[in-house]
Amino acid sequence: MKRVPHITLEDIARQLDVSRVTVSKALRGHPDISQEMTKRVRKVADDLGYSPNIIARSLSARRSNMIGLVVPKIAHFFFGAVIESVYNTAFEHNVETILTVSQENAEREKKHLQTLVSMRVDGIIISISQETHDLDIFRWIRQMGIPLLFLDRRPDPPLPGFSSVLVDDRGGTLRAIDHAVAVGYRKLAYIGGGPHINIGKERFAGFEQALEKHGIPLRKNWVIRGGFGRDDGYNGFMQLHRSGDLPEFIFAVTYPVALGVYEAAKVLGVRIPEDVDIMSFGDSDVTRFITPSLSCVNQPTLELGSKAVELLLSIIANPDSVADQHVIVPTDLILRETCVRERPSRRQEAG
Amino acid sequence: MKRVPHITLEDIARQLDVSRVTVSKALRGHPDISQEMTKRVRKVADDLGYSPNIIARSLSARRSNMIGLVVPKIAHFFFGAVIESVYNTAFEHNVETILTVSQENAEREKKHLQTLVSMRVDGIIISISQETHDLDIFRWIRQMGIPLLFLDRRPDPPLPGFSSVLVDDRGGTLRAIDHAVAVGYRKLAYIGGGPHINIGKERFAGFEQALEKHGIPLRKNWVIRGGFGRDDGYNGFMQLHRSGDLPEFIFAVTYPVALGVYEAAKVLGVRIPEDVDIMSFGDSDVTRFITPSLSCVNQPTLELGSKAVELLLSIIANPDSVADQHVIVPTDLILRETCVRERPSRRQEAG
DNA sequence: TTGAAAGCGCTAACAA
DNA sequence: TTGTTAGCGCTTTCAA
Repeated sequence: MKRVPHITLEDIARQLDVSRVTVSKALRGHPDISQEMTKRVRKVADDLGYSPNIIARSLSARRSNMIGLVVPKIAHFFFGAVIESVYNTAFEHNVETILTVSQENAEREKKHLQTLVSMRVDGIIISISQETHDLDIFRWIRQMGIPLLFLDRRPDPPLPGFSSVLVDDRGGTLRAIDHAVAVGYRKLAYIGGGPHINIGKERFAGFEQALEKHGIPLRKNWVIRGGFGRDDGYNGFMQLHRSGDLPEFIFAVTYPVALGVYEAAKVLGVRIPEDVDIMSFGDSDVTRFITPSLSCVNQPTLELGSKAVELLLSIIANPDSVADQHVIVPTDLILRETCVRERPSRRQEAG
Repeated sequence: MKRVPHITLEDIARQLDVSRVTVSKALRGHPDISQEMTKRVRKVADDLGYSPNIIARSLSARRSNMIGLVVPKIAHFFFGAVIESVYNTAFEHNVETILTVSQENAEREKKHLQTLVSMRVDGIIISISQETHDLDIFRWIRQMGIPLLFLDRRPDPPLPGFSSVLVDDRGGTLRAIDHAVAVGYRKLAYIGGGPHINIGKERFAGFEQALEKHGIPLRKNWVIRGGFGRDDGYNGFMQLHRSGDLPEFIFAVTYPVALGVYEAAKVLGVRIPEDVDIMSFGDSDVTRFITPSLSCVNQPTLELGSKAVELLLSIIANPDSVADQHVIVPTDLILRETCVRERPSRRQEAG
């Protein structure tokens, strides 16, 4: 493969006998340059197969037109959809998205953040890993003057100096439990991750609040605080089952947790929804196709991604806006074959 | 937010009263510099919170340590897994991956490729969109001297001058059909995308080859060539059903196509696997959880990603290697609740 | 073992 | 309307 040196502004300029600056301006449609000249420059650029070197442009302009995106996972319905939305929105604004994946690993997350800073992205959107505890890196980034905002997952308690775009975790859970109670359940369990991250804290808070509202006492052994993955659901249900005292209904903090519950239930011969009913926070394509299809709290991924990009770009454009902004996006309830009134067999027995 | 100018080599150099070059070398662990000095430089860099500007580095070094990745979709099990593997492998090699998503749109794909060239990535890995017909962009990229390789999906006929990492589409399909025949089926249908892309052509070729091998004539109205998505499966099955002549078994070119078939079957009251049995090319998490769980040809995503990155890096390191390389990764059969011997109810009737 | 000089390709400020 | 000058922050010779 012959290594043809790339065409540069210089090459185009020489061919037209003008200066690089003229070419640079013409190519960017700068009003300084005449229609006539602009057209000629564009023509030559095309003919030569010119491709602007955005590395050089970034260095010179001190602005990369790139934003960084850090997510914990990629092969996950929610994050897949959010990433897509971020990409699409950024694309519309002529901004490139640099995606990095932490794999729920705090060390790796930190490394990625350093890389993004090194790449001089104009801003960063992050959904932190389950394990992120050390927050110094965020302070360092703030000190570097790079806008960063949290999307969906952020440290709890929140870090001052950072905006965020969040899901209404508490309200969504509250509505789900309201529904479960309306269906007739009184023995409610919760399986989900810890409180050092907002989604763990808020979703559980919604659960607690709902119980209180309905005058249902919280049973400690029906609250399993693990992580947010399938294993956690599986193990959580096993633990619930071992205790010999199964609840009527389980709220799973994420859909992978719910899938883990399905798996464990199958292994144990416990029927869903007849023996134990279930809902989850978070939709996916699996939940639609599984039997019984899973009712859940749906997070508006499209809106999350676009809001995040737009907020970030506005902060980039105006870095001196004083106050942190916190956008909270509402959820909706998707009812499928679990947790529905219309299958009241056991409910009648239970009274 | 105060805009603190980033720390540069110059700042570190001044503080130590040495030159930028010394600092640059020390930071990169260049053997020119003494242990002692290296240590001192590193210390100051740390204290100052130095973050190397890789934009500047790339410009100067004429090498970005970035590779571009172009995929048609991201919220798709196969691509999600492949992306993850590419990222992980690149990460191990200290290479950053720039992901772009074409959304199965040829225009967008072209734009992304131009952007990647503009970013001066060291190489590109691409899985082309269903609609990619104009191949000039690839020739242009080759002319620019940027190594590009096709992963899983490539134009058919193949473009000379490009290496590829592919799945054994033909062999995998062949084995699947062998299995279906062994289970007892003779009335076999195929639903899948067109032949201008290798996965469409090769998988169908495997289907044809299998039929021929078993002396089963190919029935034109049992071959539906549409696209690769859920809609195509849905519509395909509807079409099959309308013809009033249902096959015993359907081979779906991808798992979304299979899901579409499930949906259509449900709508029509056709039972899977009792009335029509099915397998697909490509696994996913949905196929495991759906009822009945779907038997399929599994593509080794991990291996695909890592092989692709490694091959690309080797081409980058040695751009003058003459011959195109084509790695073909084998598949395996995953048997679940569809297309199994152990549910022979209808088979016995059918003789 | 260290440093001076030159340049990567581009843009912004200021002249002409 | 076009061009000149001066970098952006870094690396790569090559000389000291």
